[in-house]
Amino acid sequence: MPRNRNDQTKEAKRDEIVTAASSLFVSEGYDGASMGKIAAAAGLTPNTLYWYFGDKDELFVAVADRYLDLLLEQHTTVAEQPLAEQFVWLVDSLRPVRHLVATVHARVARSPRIAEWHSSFHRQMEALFEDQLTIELSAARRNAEAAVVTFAIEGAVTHDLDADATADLCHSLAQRLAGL
Amino acid sequence: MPRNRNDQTKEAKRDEIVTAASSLFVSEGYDGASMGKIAAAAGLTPNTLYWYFGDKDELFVAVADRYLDLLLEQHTTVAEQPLAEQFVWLVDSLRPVRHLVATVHARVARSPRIAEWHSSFHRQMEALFEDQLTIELSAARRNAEAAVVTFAIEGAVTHDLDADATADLCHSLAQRLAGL
DNA sequence: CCTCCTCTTGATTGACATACAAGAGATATT
DNA sequence: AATATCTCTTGTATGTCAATCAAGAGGAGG
Repeated sequence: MPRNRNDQTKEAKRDEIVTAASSLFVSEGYDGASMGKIAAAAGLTPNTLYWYFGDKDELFVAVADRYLDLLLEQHTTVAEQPLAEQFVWLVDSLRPVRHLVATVHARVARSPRIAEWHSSFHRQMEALFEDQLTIELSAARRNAEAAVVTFAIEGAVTHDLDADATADLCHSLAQRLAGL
Repeated sequence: MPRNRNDQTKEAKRDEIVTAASSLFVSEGYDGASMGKIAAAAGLTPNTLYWYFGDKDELFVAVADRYLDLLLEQHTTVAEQPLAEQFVWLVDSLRPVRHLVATVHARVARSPRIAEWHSSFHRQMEALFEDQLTIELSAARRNAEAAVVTFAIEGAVTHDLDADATADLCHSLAQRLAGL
């Protein structure tokens, strides 16, 4: 079982790269974060990145995955609050990574990897909230309501809404679900 | 008043370029539609594009503007129909240009030109529907409802929903507005 | 005939994602 | 101990792209 040259497992090194890539993707966006910059931030040459990741999209997905895991983990801390508060929390959590959200939507047509991540993301988001819907609805209706909520939240994240407008939107969404 | 070399006004030539760029942006997306391809499609060298447009984003905005004008013009033909039908119409109209929508959101942070177009787009979309809201609401509440509708429609455009799901979503949005 | 003005092109630059082949260092095998 | 093999790293290179610049070509007006 050959270990890494520097007493470091491959996974650990991958994680380091993901950390460096993460802050660059978030601050500079997908195009602004070149493989060269990411490599420099990780103390490597650009080529080395391709040992750990097949291409830029695979690295991006690794970054997105880490954020998604973090999000799902942190959601447990607010899972008991009313839906409106959970929505506000979700928007606030995602807004710092709005560049990632926009990138996913922009590249979903070009990159199969990102397309796959995208549908997985939506699946997990729906799972987060679907059992909190106490009212009985037809499956079609349920999907429509879930889509409205999901898309409205994505919109709130990627567009410029101030705190008040965000809260209004989230409460409107929750009230809507309650009033069915 | 010196005319164009080929008996063609500058505006006319710009329009030809926008036409060529338009179909390429729609079919290949922003990254896929290189200035070289666009120039070739218009029967020009890439450099010539830069005589008519300052940069790629300016050309993109010209394309987006044309679609927006078309959309606003065609909306008059459905303006008398119930809101739900207008929403369905809007989603169906925008879905073919979903790449443009995604591009706008992805580049809004990098290009001031596109950022400006983006806010103008949302302003005009809201104007389309705001006077159809017969119920009295506070300004804040009104904005929240408008945001939900706008974002839900954008989401329906950029995500894969079949015709039934689209109709369900649009009717749900309209029903909610009616039931306030 | 000369001189602007409008448009077009060729040559070039610098950044980028990515491929390839060769190296370096540690481990495993003989 | 010598060699082979695996893991990782780097140098070099390729092709593509947006954008720039300087130089032309053609018509209009003086």
